[in-house]
Amino acid sequence: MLCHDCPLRSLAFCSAAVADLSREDGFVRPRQVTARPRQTIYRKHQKLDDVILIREGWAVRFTVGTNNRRQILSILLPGDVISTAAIFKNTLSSSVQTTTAVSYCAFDRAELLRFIEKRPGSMKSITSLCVEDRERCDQQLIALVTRSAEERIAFLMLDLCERMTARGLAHDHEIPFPLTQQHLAEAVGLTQVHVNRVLREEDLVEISGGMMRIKNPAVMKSIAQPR
Amino acid sequence: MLCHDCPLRSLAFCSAAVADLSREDGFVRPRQVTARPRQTIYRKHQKLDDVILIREGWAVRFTVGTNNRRQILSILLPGDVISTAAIFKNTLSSSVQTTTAVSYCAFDRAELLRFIEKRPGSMKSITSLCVEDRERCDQQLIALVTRSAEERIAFLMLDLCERMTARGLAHDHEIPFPLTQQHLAEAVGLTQVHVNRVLREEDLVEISGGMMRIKNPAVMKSIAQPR
DNA sequence: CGCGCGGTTGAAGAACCTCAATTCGGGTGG
DNA sequence: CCACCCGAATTGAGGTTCTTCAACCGCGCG
Repeated sequence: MLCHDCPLRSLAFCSAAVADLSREDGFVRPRQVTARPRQTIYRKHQKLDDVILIREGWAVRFTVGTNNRRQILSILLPGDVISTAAIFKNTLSSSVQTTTAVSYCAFDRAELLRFIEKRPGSMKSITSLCVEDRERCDQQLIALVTRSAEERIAFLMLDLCERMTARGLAHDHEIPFPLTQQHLAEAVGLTQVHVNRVLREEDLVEISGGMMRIKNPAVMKSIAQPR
Repeated sequence: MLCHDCPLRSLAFCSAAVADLSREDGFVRPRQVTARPRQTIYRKHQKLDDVILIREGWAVRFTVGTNNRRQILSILLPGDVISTAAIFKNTLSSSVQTTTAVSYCAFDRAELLRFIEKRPGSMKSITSLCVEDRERCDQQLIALVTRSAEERIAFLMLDLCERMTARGLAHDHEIPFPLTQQHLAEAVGLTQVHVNRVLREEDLVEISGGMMRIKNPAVMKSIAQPR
């Protein structure tokens, strides 16, 4: 698939990297790669000369500490760059593992940066992307550090739902959902057992057949309350 | 005080913003401001046309959630930009309060960005600064979400000590220390009471007379273990 | 059919919180 | 110089939240 056919081309990163395709003044053509489910596609400290964008499928960015505990830092959906820091830096500080089968685009970083530097508008898009990502990280820290199990889980579910919806991949608070309870636990910093109990006791969400549905969006928002 | 006298001028942000002062091709001259101790100098959502750099004293960047709980997102030391996101964006997503008396520099953002865009080297310095900040945020999240009270506190203390030392403001694992146990608690996501108990029971650190000393740096590092 | 992964449930314990009372230290007014 | 005062630190008791360990269930797949 080429960029001008790609459903993601209006998203922040692509629109910056690809510029105006109707003109011929060049754009950064990515390599296209696919990966199987549950495959570790990049490892912490790995050198990486490309900027990676998820095109289809889900993946997680994570680290595993000396206590052998894994923390999922972000859940990567179609349209996400696996690490905004990696746009400017050639080594990863976290690992990436696919959840489902994934296809992704690899943009040559040097070429991309050259392309962007010439275009103030593109640079602005990219810095905005980085700023949003930075602020999301603060929000996530606040949610995971100051809030209860129920609130953390609500925060995560709502975030996933909103991001999928924004990309046109879901409607009516129902999204495809390939994550296990273990994934959820590692994302919100709890044990799988406790995640299970909370999901069961508070009846906020229905997970079945590879789909997740938020039962009462209004209640959900009031529990997750971002601000 | 002018930039060419400033002890901070070799730090990442200043060296990028101020460029080579021996030449006369201009640099961004900051306004100089001072604030009293325990003063809230910026509030969340406030519009802000300057990029702020702490020159002297300590401050904290924080938010207070709907549960009325305050989370300190970063402890700002001399040489720190209060928010790297605010280099590119004109509204703050967190508040800033001084701890001690503080003097800081305010660089006009528009002027700064114009200056930087002309200089690839400066832009590189600034993006590096943002990348480091982004990765620090991930590290902080991991520390606060996956680790015990003792480990979180060790992580914070060691981080402060290393940052102060890197700026030439401390030696021998002993630093000026204006924070209360309440500050520590809000930074690591615990209660003041629990921070007190941990400080007392594990005897890692000596705090007295406005100074903090790490008793056994090797042990401290093994507890805080960054990776 | 059996195997294995993911989900479910129970019981006991560890880590941390809440509330509340007391002490400490350093600054201030008499 | 001393008595007082106030914010910060300290300590205790009891409760809540989450973890740990362990067993079991259910379902899809070879």
